[in-house]
Amino acid sequence: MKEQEDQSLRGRVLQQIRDGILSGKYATGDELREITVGKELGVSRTPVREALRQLELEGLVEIIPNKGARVNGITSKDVKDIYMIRSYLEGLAARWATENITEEELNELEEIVLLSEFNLRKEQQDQMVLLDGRFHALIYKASNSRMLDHVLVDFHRYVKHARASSVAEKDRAKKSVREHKAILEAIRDHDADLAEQLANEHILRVMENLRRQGYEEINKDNG
Amino acid sequence: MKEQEDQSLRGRVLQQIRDGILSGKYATGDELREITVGKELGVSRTPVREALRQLELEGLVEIIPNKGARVNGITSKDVKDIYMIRSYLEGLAARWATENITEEELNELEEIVLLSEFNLRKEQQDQMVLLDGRFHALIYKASNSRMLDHVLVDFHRYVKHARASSVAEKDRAKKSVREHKAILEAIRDHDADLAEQLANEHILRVMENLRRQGYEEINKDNG
DNA sequence: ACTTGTACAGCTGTATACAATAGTACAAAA
DNA sequence: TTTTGTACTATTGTATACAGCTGTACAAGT
Repeated sequence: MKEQEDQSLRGRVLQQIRDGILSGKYATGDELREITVGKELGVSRTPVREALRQLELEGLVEIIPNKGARVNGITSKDVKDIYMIRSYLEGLAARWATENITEEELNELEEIVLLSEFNLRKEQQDQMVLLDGRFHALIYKASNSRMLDHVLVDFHRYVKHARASSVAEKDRAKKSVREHKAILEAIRDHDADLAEQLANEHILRVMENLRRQGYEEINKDNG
Repeated sequence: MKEQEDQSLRGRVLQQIRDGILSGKYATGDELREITVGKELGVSRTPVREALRQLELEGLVEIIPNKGARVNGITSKDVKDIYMIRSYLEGLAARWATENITEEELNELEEIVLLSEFNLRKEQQDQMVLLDGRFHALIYKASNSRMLDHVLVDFHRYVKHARASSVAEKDRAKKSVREHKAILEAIRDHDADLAEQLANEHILRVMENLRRQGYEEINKDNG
């Protein structure tokens, strides 16, 4: 799916509008005209319409029939809720990953953690964000559940901006890698209960860190 | 959103295709041609395209660029996974509902439980399905979390067919109402821990019941 | 027989045309 | 002044036209 979002025109339009909303370029309450947005992106109404309809399903815009699309951005409460929901579901994902992970996936997970530790020293923050994303995405995949993967990927996308600011903090990044390592070890030891608990706590800690640094700022336009 | 699905042409098309997939009319692997589907429903390509793009986001179809839309039905494993995911999230929903429910919502919840007990005696099974749906939907809403509500409503829709067969079983329906009542009481008593635990167990029991009666049959076309 | 090239048919991707609807400005009447 | 009716404009809803891609059938060459 992600791949298609990159190559097709509609996919690019979807991503750009979504990013526009998540980054605050389009603020909550803004009305998105099909023609206007189309001109902005250099395309006609059709791809824009399709993208807006998809964003409606995601909840990022509200479509009022015969009227238009209204931006329904993400508030700071939404972000907080998502982290809490994720703390539950990442626990389940870690549990299922423990039960279903393949040798190959386990190796990849180890590689990611190693790379993270390496980058930690070099303070490559953008790399850290990427590796953090890959770690979680791989656990979702290893859970071997389309449904769980689907919902977690969606949520992950929503909090993309919040996430970037969290990992950027060096102190938090260090702890985060340590937590990832512990989760990895629990998975490798086939200790599903522990993996679930660790993953659960990991997200709660990220959330706590976000709260401390005041995630309101990130979404000041929407919240 | 639901309202708009009913009134707009695109919304109706979306619902019809989705129902077609969930009911097994369109089986996994089927290719949905825009023109063909359009003719079936008496509309042009445009609304069909928009609906298919939305279903892609839901994961019910896979869109292969320049090729078409392939049905990606729900397997029995998906249903099982959804119930497990829901058991986690309904617990959270009940917890948050306990903390945020309004007097009005509490009254409505009580009314639903009362009606359920009444219908139980009259053995009105379709009414029971409706009331069960309303009970859960109301808890989602009372949780006062857009995000949680959104994801749970989506999942609920996915397992619609499995749900109908579960509540249809009289014995299970009786127990289900009893469990709903217990959850309601925990919410009324502001006992969030208990509400969470009860809601969690409630879904697990529904799942267990589904397993016993062999939910494979319901999705024989897809699983 | 097998491979390769080519034309064709069918479908999607995108743009645009036309219809329907909703909001607005403004004038006429009370 | 307020209300109401009306015409107009802007925007969406739907259909369709056209371009581009993909897979296939079939023939030509090896």
